[in-house]
Amino acid sequence: MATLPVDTVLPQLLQALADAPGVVLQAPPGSGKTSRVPLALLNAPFLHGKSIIMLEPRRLAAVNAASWLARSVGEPVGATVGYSIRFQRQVSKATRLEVVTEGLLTRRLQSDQGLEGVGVVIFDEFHERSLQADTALAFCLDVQRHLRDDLKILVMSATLESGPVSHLLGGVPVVSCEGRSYPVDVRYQGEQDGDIAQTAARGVHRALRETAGDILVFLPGSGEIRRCREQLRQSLTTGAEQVVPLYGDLPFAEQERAIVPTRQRKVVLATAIAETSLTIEGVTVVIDAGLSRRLQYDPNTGLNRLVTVRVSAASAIQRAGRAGRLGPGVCYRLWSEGTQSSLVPYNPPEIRIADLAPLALDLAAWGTTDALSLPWLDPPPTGAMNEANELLRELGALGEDGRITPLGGRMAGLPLHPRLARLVLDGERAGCAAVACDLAALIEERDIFRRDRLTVRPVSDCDFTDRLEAFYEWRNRRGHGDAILDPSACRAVDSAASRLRQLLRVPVRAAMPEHGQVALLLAQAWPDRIARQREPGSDRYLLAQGTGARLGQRSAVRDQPFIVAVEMSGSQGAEALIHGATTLTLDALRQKFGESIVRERSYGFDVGLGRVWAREDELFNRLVLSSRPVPPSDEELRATWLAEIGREDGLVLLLWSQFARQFRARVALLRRVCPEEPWPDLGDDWLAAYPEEWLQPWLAGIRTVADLQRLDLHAILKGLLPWDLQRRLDEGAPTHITVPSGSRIAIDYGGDAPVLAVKLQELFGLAETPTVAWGRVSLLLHLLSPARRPIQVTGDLRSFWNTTYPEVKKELKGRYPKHPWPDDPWLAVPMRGTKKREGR
DNA sequence: CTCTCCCT
Repeated sequence: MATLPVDTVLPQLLQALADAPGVVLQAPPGSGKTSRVPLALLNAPFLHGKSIIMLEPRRLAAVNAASWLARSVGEPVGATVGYSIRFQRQVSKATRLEVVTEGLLTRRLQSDQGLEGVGVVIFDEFHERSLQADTALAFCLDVQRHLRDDLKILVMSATLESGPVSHLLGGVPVVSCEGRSYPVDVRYQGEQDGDIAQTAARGVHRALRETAGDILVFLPGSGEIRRCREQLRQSLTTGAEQVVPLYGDLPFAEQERAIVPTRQRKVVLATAIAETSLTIEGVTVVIDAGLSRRLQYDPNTGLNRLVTVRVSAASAIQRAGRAGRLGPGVCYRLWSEGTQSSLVPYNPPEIRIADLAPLALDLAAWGTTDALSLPWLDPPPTGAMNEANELLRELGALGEDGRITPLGGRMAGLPLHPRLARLVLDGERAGCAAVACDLAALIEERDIFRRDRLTVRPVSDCDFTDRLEAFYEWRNRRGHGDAILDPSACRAVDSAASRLRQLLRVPVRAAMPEHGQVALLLAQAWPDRIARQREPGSDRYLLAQGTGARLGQRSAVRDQPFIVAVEMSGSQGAEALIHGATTLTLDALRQKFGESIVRERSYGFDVGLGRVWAREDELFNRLVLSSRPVPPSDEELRATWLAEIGREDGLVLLLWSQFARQFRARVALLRRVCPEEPWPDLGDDWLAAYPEEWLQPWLAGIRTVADLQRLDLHAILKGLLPWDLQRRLDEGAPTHITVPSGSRIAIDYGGDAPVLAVKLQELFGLAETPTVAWGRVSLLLHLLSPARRPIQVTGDLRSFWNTTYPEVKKELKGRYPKHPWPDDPWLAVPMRGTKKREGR
């Protein structure tokens, strides 16, 4: 066997692993680590005959590695070397080296915490930092610390800062070796404006001129690939080159076309799928647009968002390396050297940007309530973790104490996202397990409808019954697909569904279910996405979790009051978009979610109508299912009015009679001039600030402003004064005073000083200014003519008689001859009317 | 105006 770079470090690696609980092996692509290291370990003495598990990030890689390794020891797969991927296992009693995909190890650990009989766990391609690999590593380290101090952990990675991993494993040794690849000449194209697809097409022309060999172009997504292809179709007119697209959503047969060698010179327009997952024969030139697209979970909305970002330096290196597999290559980078130095070094680990519901369920099944108690290279972010745990509680997987429930335990046992696990178990309980399996597979696998072909879908009440129907049709005719179906996607769904049925021991295949059945299954798996239409006819919805969303144009659901928004995407700044939904009846919602539906009363003041309203709402989380007006209770009336009165200018709601105003002014006067007495504060500020102290008892049954204005405020305020103060009030601030003429005249307490407005003739014989408050306050006299015209304002009657009266008399005598104008008002008889009338 | 790539 030819020597590979990793061979030179194998002895060192074996020794290090014998001495330490783990090792980090740093080896770039082409070093041979995946093919050599596991074989070298098989006979390591420290293993004592125990077996080896090697993790691979992809199924294809796992199967390929297992068959290569089996061939190396001259055996068929499933003898000494075997593999396990989801729903597929090739092992026997003789198997000592099992290659597994990453998620499977976590699954196995859940049922066999001690990893019985396993001596080493190898993490291959750990630099990809998938959520499953990080989880598996955390669990393995937990096992090593508490159960199996003899378990060895070997982390292998191409590009990775080795320090932090080594530290996480307990300060273990790092072994490095060379890779083997040909030199790649990197040429920077410089910054370009405009459409990246167009820039890439120009790059293709340059590469065609400057190089030979097949060209691999990295673009962020299928849209850019389509546009770039269109550009090239117009500009490459000789037909000497073949341009082929390559991305994950293409049907398998079309992907093949991109991978197999051709006679013409080939230009492959690919997404990141060609970075690690697929290798294209014959490529010596790479054009890297420097962008990639990825899903990013937003814990604020609970939605994933597809974002386009600059590649990391590590990705750029990986992409360039694709040109150096056969011989020296060339890589054109469609950016500048300045930009290059500002690239982030690595892609963010998935655990930092992903939906963590699956992780949260794994942790709960592991018995961990605090994720941070496990060893992580990057701990799961708190926001996403809280969202995940909240969802698991809604799904019934976690109890209020945060611990896993029996239902959660069953969910964790299924190889599905927690929502789909719940869906399948609900289906089982409802007697439609087979439908549930089909539905789960349809949702989980790639869309069976060909995206590029589909323009209009039939209008129905559920996007998923459309899909189920199309899928069942395909299955019945053992179909080859058609204009709108992707057969490879259909096969993937069929296979996943049948494996799920096996797991649940459901023998029969399903027939087309009732719509209501599908809707209920979906509602229970997406309870947070149950949504209510904002208004009839609208495309806008409010979700039970409290956020808003709009129906996408391609959804078959239109104008329905209640839906479950199963497939949604967020986008920055804009309202979330619903891509796949189903209608839900209110009855079904009440029936299935009765425990979560609460009745809540609310009430308030309608300013326009001037009345207190109350209603009873039926609430499901943040959704109002129904609402009906009810008569406000006395308690609600009291609370509303007290709040309204307490507002700024709230007192104007009340009708203040003259009498009530005067009463408050009288009390205010005595409060001011007799501070030693307990006169209450009845000023605006106090009344508005403490309505509960004086108005509360009177508010029962008051529903409208009109009711409120019928309250006798004078009586209410008077009631605040104890009996003796009421008497003292009449004494100290009488409402009226009797003047010498015998008239009882009202005193106006509204101004700063109390005012007595009286005809001059009625005061004849009175020298002293009348007072109130037991002589402490003189009345301000507004002296009036017989026609009640103001003559003079004075606070000193005696001085008026002496000085001003003679002039007044002169002036008015002529105008009012029938009235008396004596020379000596001191002694004159006071009069209410004219001389004649008085004499009668 | 959906849609990078994976995985139990």
